[in-house]
Amino acid sequence: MGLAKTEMFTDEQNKISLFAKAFGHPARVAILQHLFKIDTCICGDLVNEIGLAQPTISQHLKELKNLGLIKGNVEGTSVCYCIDKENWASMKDIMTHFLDQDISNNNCC
Amino acid sequence: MGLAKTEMFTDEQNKISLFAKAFGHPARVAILQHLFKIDTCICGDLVNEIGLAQPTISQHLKELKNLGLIKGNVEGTSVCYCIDKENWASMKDIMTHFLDQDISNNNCC
DNA sequence: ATATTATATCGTAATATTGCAATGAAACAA
DNA sequence: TTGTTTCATTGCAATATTACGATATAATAT
Repeated sequence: MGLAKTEMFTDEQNKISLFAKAFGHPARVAILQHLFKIDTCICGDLVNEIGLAQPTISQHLKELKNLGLIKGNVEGTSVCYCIDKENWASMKDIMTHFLDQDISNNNCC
Repeated sequence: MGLAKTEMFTDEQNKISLFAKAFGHPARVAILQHLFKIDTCICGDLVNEIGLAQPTISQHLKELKNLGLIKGNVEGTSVCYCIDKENWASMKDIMTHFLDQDISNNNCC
């Protein structure tokens, strides 16, 4: 089937998996890292930076934008992308809460 | 193609995306949360806890085990699963480093 | 030995993801 | 207007993921 039955999981579980899926491809990780690194809007040059064709990059950017992790501003013929700080922060809260779970004192394994 | 060209990305980027992919399905998120919650080995009852068929759960467990995030000990006819604390911690370091990136003072968007 | 229980594996169908050539659209330049 | 540049969209092929019935395996019980 290949279909995740979202209705059988909690909202939190579905949210976590949606964000995680966005980070589940190295190209999208690379795009986000680059956006953080240059610390400013980026107009173009992502295609040169990452070694994938322009339509492919465009598609990855669209996914990140749909999730709200980045935003794009049209600037003449080009589009400037950058991290959506607010949404990134709330995503980070959710993911950190998941990752920070800890086991105290079981020793059965 | 549907094939991630791992050779064009850094080790870190590939690692992050592999871990993220593991969290990219709500069933695996639910499995991990349950393992944390009960704070002990779990023998069975995962199939009852999550609403998926036994072969499906078994397949998800295998993926998590292959990544090293959980371990399974055979105990009679059943298998006891639990979080691999050490590997979870090092995964958490990598993911946290990625999520904690921050932009200081750009205001172009 | 035979049955039972718990889990893994195989095989396969349904669906999703990835990548890119070709093409479209929008802003600008000459 | 006619190009040029930049990015988005379409269409499609290749591959990956998900789900589960059927079956296998392995330990234990009777």
